[in-house]
Amino acid sequence: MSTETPVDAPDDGVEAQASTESTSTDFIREKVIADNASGRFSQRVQTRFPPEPNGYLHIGHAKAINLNFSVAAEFGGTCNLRFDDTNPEGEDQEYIDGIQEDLAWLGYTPSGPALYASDYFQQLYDWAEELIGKGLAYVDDQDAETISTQRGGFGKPGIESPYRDRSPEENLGLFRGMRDGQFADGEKVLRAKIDMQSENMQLRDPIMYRIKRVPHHRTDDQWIIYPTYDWAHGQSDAIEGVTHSLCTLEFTDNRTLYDWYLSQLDLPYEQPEQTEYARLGLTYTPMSKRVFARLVNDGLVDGWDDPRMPTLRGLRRRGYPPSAIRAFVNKVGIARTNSTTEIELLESFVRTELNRTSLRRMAVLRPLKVVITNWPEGEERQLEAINNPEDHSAGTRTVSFGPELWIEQDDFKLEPPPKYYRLSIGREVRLRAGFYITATDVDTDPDGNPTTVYCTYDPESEGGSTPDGRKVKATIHWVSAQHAVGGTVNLYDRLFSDPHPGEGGTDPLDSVNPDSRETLTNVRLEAALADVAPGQVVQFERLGYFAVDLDDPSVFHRTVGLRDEWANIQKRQNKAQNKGKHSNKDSNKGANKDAATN
RNA sequence: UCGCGGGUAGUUCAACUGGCAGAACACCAGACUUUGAAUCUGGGGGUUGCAGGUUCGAGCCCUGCCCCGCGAGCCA
Repeated sequence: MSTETPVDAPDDGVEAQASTESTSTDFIREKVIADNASGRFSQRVQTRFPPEPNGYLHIGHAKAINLNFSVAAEFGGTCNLRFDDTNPEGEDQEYIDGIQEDLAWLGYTPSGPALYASDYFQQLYDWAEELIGKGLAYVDDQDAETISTQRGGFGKPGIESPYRDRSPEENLGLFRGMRDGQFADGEKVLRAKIDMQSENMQLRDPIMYRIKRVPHHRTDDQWIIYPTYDWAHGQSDAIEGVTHSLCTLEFTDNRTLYDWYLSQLDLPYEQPEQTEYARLGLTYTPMSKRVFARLVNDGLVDGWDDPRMPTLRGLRRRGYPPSAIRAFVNKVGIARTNSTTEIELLESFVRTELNRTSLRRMAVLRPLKVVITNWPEGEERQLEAINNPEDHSAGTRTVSFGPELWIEQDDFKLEPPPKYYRLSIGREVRLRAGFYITATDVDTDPDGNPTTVYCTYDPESEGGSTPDGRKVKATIHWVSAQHAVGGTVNLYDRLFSDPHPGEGGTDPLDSVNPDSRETLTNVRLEAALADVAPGQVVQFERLGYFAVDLDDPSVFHRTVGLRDEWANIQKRQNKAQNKGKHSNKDSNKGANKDAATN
């Protein structure tokens, strides 16, 4: 954690992006510019990030956070964190704390202390009485099912409640009774009196208050009636002085109601304006707190901070730099089009950032023993290795070299396939930061798998080149057997195998990838990897970026692999082979797949 | 069925508001290389959902259609 903390101050982050990233704008910023030009809101810009504290933040929230904070920063405005805590069921102080931690980690600082919709409960209540007094709200005695039925359907009119025309006096008495505990949970609700014939369902006498004898994490048992989202949100915005209330597309129909409530009240404030944009969609990634909660509760992952989770905490543990997440959501942009971004774009931002900043280290994940047969008896060498070729200020380190080494099993082949140019008998490769070695012999186990490779080294090749200037095709990583340290390395694959989990009404959990984590315990790490800070991300050369676990520094999580051309070559070779061998089978399979998806 | 929103390379977005349809990521090829990484260069890719109309000129304006998403919680 220590190394991950405030790399950059939030304002720097926002401003740096605003100036270095594309200068193109979006419809929301254009709207703000237009508002400022017309003098609306007196040139004031105030946004807010309003999560409900009933779960942890995920990458989708990062888009909302970036939007709200960036817009405020770009126009000299403010942006607060407001907890939309109007429904105590599922809400918890744990999430309030967690959300604030995650927000800070991402690199944003609210303009003031955290705000809470629950702080406005009294004001909201008073305003409700005001609406009742104006004959614009009434207490309904019917149950949820009846009210739902009477609401009608798309293209069908609704039916007015028989309690709709109670007098303001009666309504006031009943509403106070609701507040004072005279009725059971669900026995009565307060409804706005709008239009049961509206083709916008939100306007068919929406619920403003429901009775819930559930203790609230902040107000405890002070209230047993709680305002609904629609009744609370716009008024909370107005109380705080929000000008631009940004939310996602599914609230589009609610905007009319948002405006209606605000226009009925005698507010001493400017009326805020709601604008909707598309939420973030990511391939292979459901974006739903409900789904994440099931993953956690069903034990499919270790918790909300499991490195496979798209939660901010998960990504942090996984080693995703907050700056990469910010750059990503910034690049995705803001539009009203429902869209799903390829997760590769996110990973590309992670690689770009980590390539620049992470120290290089050598780690052998699937070890194969190498014996240098012509190494001078009893000698040991300290070699100098560059810490980061992208950043020379990162300096160098020494790595120990001796007669017995570990290399990656993948880096030696008994029978090298076409285009493979790593080690095999008779071939010479370079050891990274070390010597050239040539394989001369190999031991195998009864199954024919190599167990020890015997090599000779060229004493003149130290530093990576020889006086005769001969070239080697491959450079491989290695670790001295005498000096290697152990550890645990977690390799991760996508948590979901379907690019669009849950598509077509299926259960997203049906496509959970059972092999999303592979834990390797028989790894050999260079000695420097015993000295790392929790949360630090290093590059294991030729393999990928790996984050030191936040709690156990001997555990590494693969953040993301390096681009791997050899893997692509192999994939293409396999494909070509299969095509040649089973062309009929394959084309049938393809046709079926197409039919299934169409 | 009704209302609202949306449709521009594989993906996400641009296109100075009617003037030669671009970028990033992805993909392919080459160069370079002590990471098959990074970096650099180049390339393939589009009937701007479809059909009409207005205009010298339409991704943008008009008409009709098609497709996708959201909306009938006392969730947010």
